[in-house]
Formats: sequence, structure tokens, C-alpha cells
Amino acid sequence: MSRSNPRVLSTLERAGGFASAQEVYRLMQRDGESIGLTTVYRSLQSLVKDKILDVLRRDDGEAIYRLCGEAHHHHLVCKSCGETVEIEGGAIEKWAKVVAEEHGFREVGHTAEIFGICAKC
Amino acid sequence: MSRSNPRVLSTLERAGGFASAQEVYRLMQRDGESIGLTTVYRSLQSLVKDKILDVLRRDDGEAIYRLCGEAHHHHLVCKSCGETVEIEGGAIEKWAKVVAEEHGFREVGHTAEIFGICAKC
DNA sequence: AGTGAAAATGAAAATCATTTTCATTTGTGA
DNA sequence: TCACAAATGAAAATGATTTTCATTTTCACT
Repeated sequence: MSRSNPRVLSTLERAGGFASAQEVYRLMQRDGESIGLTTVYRSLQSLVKDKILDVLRRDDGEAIYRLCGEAHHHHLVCKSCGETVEIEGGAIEKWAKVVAEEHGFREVGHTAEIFGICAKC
Repeated sequence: MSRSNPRVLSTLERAGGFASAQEVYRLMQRDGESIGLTTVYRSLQSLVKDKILDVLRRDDGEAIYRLCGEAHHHHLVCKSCGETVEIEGGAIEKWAKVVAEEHGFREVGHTAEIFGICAKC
């Protein structure tokens, strides 16, 4: 079996608790850490199995990992310049929970993103 | 530019309105239809752009396409069996609008999806 | 019917994330 | 020190998706 390389987790934390395997790998490379891409993947998988991380999917299908229980947030993205604002999603959290329970779903998660044109553009 | 091949849409309908590009392709092959995988991908993309189809992601990252009604709605998706419930998002609409305006954004849109394990799974 | 430009098509190659293989290295207990 | 299990990572394999590009089809206009 495999245990996770602790540097992978700490890199993910340093990244803001939200990154893809490729991003974690690039970050570690940039910091001069010696690690293989394979090990990054294995460590992330292991952390997911241990429920230390959550997996989500970007629109392009790439898997992104985040610390479980980490207060998650949503994004407000400018379609024109790409500026991104992190926002709280209190209303969403409640909505997702209620709707899912109404339909008998459990282990509920959600994704939400707002996009538009920012004031500057 | 490209328009969609009508046989792609009708195959997706026949599949229960829910399938991946590869599955649509295999279905058409099985039925003896002569079409290239590339055309299947292009047609699906075109249908998505025209808002005739929705795209979701399976757990493994594969994109799945489904027919979507005209009314704006969100989805509650079972991570295990893929069952999908279309839901109203009144709370979300308001939240997105308010948050975006607070930050000076205009032409605001949003995406939101809830996922979990359905009662049957 | 004949011509030509634009759109559609699809085979093959390219891309990209992810997984698998496998030989090598490292750690650990006897 | 020895042996063996676990960890590692380079390289190859996989699989979905996209791109390239040469060919075919469509279609408006003669």
C-alpha cells in the first residue's frame, strides 16, 4: 500500500487548499522540491481515500483537490479580464443542503460560480 | 463554423437523453450509421453552445451530455448512478445577483450544481 | 448541368491528464 | 549486515478530447 508524501499535503495547503495534481507538482518543482509526478498522484489519491481531501472537477474535467472541512468558498469571475473574487456562499450552502435532503440525497456537495463583467471592464 | 449533425441529437434522445460522446459514437456504429468520432464531438459541442444540451461530468471526468429544457434550472446529480433531478434555484438566482452587484459586476450569470448519493444507491 | 466557394466530414496525429509498469532506492526489523 | 516490504519516479500505456488537413458535400448562381 502507499502512504502519502507529507510534502504533497503541505504544498496543497500552501496553495490555498485548492489545486490540481499538475498544479501541486509544478508548485513543488518551482520550489526546488524533488518529487515525481507519479508520487504526487499517489499521495493525493491516498489522502482522498483517508478523507483528508475532497475531489472536485473543473469544467475541463481536470480533478482538483481541496482540504476537507476547509471552509469552502465560491468565485465571482470576470468574463472579460478574468479577475476573480472569493465569496462566501452562506445562502448556497443552505439551499444545497435543503434541496438535496428533500430528494433523499446524502453525502451532499455542490459547486457554484458566478460570472459577469467587472466594474473595470 | 459548424452545425450539428441531426443524427447525433436523435441518437442522444434514443439513449435516454444522457450519454457521453464515446457512447453516442458506439451507439451509432452499432446501428450501422456511418459517422466519424470527430463529427460526434463537434455536433455535441455545437448543441451545447446552442443550449440544446447540458454537459455534466462523471466521477471519472468523462463529459456526459443530456437534453435540457429551456427553463433555467440546476441539477441535483447522484455521484453513484448519475440520476439527475432538475431543480429550481430561486435562492441561487437572488444570491448570484446580489453578490455580483455588491462587487460592481454586470451581465451576471452563474452555474450551480448539487451532487450527492441518491436514496436508491 | 457546370463552377466555385464555403461548410462539413473523418482519418490520423497531437494533446493532456491520469494510470500502470517496473526497475531502483530507501527504511526497518531481525 | 541481510532480507524484505514499502516508496519512488521515469517511461510507457491509456483514454478522452482536440487539432490538422485533405477530401467530399452542399448550395447559390450561372
